[in-house]
Amino acid sequence: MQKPSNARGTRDFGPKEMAKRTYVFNVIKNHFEQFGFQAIETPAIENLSTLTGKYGDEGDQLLFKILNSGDYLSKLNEQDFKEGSKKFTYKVSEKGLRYDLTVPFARFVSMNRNDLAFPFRRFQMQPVWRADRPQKGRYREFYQCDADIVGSNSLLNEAELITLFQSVFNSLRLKAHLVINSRKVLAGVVDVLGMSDLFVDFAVAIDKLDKIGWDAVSNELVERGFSKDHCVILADLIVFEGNNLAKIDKLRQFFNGNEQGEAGLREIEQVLDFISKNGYDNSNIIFDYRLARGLSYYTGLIFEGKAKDIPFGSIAGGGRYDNLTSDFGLPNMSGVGLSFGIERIIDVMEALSLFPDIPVSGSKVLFAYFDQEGQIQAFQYVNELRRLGIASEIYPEIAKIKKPFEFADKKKIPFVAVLGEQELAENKINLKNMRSGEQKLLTLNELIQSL
RNA sequence: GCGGUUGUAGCUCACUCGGUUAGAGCACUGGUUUGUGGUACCAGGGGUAGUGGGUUCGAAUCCCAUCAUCCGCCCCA
Repeated sequence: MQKPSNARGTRDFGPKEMAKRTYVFNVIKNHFEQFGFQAIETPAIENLSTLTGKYGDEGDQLLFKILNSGDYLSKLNEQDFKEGSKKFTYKVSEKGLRYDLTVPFARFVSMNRNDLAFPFRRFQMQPVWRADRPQKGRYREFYQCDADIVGSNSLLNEAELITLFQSVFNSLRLKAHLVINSRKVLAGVVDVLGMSDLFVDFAVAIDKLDKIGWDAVSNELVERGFSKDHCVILADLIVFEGNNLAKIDKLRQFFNGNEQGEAGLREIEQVLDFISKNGYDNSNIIFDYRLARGLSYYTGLIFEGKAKDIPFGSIAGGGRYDNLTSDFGLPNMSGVGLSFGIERIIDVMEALSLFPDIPVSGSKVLFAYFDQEGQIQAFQYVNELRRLGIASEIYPEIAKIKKPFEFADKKKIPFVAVLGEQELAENKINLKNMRSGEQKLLTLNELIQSL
């Protein structure tokens, strides 16, 4: 016998956890649908060629690869072996588990381009897998919930996703704010400094601002090729605090006509303008030109949602990408997406006790009896109730009456219906309210009424 | 990939300096109660101390390795 355990970084979800997870999933799903997004699913397994090269070298390392079936060594020779595990891997593995939902979606759009109505709004809630080292809030198998709108450049889509963010977190009663920025603003900043070549380095470093502070970030910038003078100029921007409009003004002066930067600011302004009419309190939408975001495929607006009352990393993220599908032979397909970090949302809601009371068992009543006669009668009754839409179950064994009571108590089933000699003789049912302890002798019809 | 933490019953944990039969709470099983759960009382089952090696008369305890875990870094959402 072996000691049972989960594979590293994976979790089981018991009925209690599932009740909470399903609750959050359903809320998000309802909002997706309300906004006109359509569900799709894609396979867990993709061709490795679809996945590799999309997430950078680091990402390729974190892909779970599936060993080819059959005698996967038969076509290999010693030379292949000597080339090292990196190349060797791709000779014995042609499939892998998806790493996110965006790349499979891009493949999907490219393959179905002629059948989809553009602009296409899709949502997808499925697990993804990463061979990462697990830590707090970080798993090897976890769900992503993505909503994307592709085939439209309109900034109204950005405004729609921000509104979606508002409505989802309103429903969950989770206080969150959404930080927005534009890649073009960031590009404008490095452009003004004359350092456009180091855009990616700039983004990677500035992204850590929250975590490690400006001093450490400026050190990193210098390490990555920026001068101390650059940092002095940047420091002026970094320390500036103000509302959205003040920040836009500040940057406008800084850009002094720089084209990219200006374009970014106009995007921000227009989106803020749109959402001011969406009927939500938008004081939690914050323009922050210090927001970067790791993913390299974003080209326009970027978002990042965070919980207000608790530091927990980001609970939503997304942005505009201009070339989603060009890797799959469909150029110029622009889209914008928002991903809800559902695992973290659940963790945050748990930590803040935001879950409403969710019944673990759906059953309203459990039938109990003493002998075979009662068992048969109970089986009849329970199915009658089910036909009427009353979720109910029957204790399957003839046992001490204590057993079904303990069972109902454990499962928090609110009523137990007892069928004993007396009840059967009178054609009645003894219904016990497990919470109050109250017990009544009822006919089947009376029982149905009282449930 | 790097650094650290922890690993004892199903779960949460205790066991003084290395010393006899490794304990507790919760959970589980049975009973007090053969027509009643959630409270109480009584009794009971359950352990290769992660795994492998070493030191020692003697190891849960010390050392080494290995696996797992959690935390941090890199990275990522």
